[in-house]
Amino acid sequence: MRQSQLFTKTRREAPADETSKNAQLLIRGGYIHKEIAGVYSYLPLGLNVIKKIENIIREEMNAIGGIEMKTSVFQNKEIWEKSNRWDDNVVDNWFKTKLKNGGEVGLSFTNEEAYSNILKQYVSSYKDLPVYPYDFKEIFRNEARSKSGILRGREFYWKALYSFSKDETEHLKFYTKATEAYKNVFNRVGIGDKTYVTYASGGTFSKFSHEFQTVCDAGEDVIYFDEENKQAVNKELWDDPLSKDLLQTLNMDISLVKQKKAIEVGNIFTLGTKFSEPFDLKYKNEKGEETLVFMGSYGIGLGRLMGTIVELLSDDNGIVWPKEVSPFAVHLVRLGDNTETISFADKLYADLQKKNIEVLYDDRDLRAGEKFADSDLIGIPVRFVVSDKTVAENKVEVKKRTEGESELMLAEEALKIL
RNA sequence: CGGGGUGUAGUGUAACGGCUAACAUUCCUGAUUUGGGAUCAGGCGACUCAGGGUUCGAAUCCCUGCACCCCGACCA
Repeated sequence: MRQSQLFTKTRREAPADETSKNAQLLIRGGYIHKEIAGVYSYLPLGLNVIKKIENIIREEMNAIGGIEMKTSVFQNKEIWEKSNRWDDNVVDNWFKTKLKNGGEVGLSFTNEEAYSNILKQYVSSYKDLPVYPYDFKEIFRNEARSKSGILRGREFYWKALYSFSKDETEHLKFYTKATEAYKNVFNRVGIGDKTYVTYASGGTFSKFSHEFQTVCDAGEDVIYFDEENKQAVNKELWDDPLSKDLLQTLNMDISLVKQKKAIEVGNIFTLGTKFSEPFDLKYKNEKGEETLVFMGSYGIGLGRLMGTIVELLSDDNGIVWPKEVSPFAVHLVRLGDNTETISFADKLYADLQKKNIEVLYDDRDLRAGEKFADSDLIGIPVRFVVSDKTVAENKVEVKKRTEGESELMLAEEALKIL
């Protein structure tokens, strides 16, 4: 897109009411707009990043058998009463509202009930299982204290997948696959090296749940981790005297263990029959016996993930997006406004579009310094500069966001870099 | 929800209880510039979060509310 048509502008200074690095950089770059505490709108650039992340997650979920759908935001009170999670004394961060006829509805804060209830309509035989539906969705939680920019909001966008398996064995097979898929996601968005599969407290049906914790000072969790063996344990679990025996089964090398703050970018959980029981979600096995479905849940917060990437990958000049989540593949920056330069840049812009390469074209008549500062702040990984100087040699200047040096090359060569 | 802090042009800041609320930036006009947020000249833009009180006089002091930030609790 042409930058002259992008209505957002960069700012020199971050608003005084944002102290987190992610919010400061994202607001300065024109990625997000704060509505109220913990609630942000995603501007064109920000939406591009969310879409990139969404697609990576979608690909990885589909690869392990996930089926995308969309559950409603408004939730039926009766459904939630079945699992005893409607009562404000049980769940205190519901957003609830009233219908004209006086009935009450809630705004989803999670999805187990909706999925269990829907699947009950369709699952009746062992032939119907396993099944792995998921959705991307806005989630609402009336947090007592939202914080850290987009890391912990009252409204946020997440992916939630639920696994419905015949039994624990089948469940565990998928659970392992999901763990690998999650690792792929975090590797692809560029934070894999700092993200640990972390043991956390489980529930009735398993000793542990697993969190994907990314080591980062902005995090609100503390993990104990063994860098060598890529193992980690959440502090809550580590400190719990009841779990001492369990921890010994993990064969972590205590001498290598470090303690650091971390951001929970994803988690996976064995639910067992916790929800299939209240919803009477059963199937007939080969012998015709009624059997409870065995469930698991798998979540990733997309906004939080985007914020984590910014926290980790930025420098004094701005954001440094990894290739896979950058709002554009290349930032084409035109310097100067003489006719030859403009037509050279316009042609390059058209060529890039023809090749389906996503390009942000800075066609504004501004001074070089301002354009470079904007470009660094926005953080697209590759920059093409076209100016009178480069056009005289019929070349393009190519610079990576992570590198200080640039290189002059022919347009065809430059395209190959992307 | 407990504790602490802060609310002043779009943004960042200043202003002793006292003159027309100042400066920078953004934006608009013009000139000179044109490879790392240029320079000069001019201009627009604020009933100082809301409501009440003290005072001859309040952005400034007091009370109430609201909003935002931070620490803690919570995070099924």
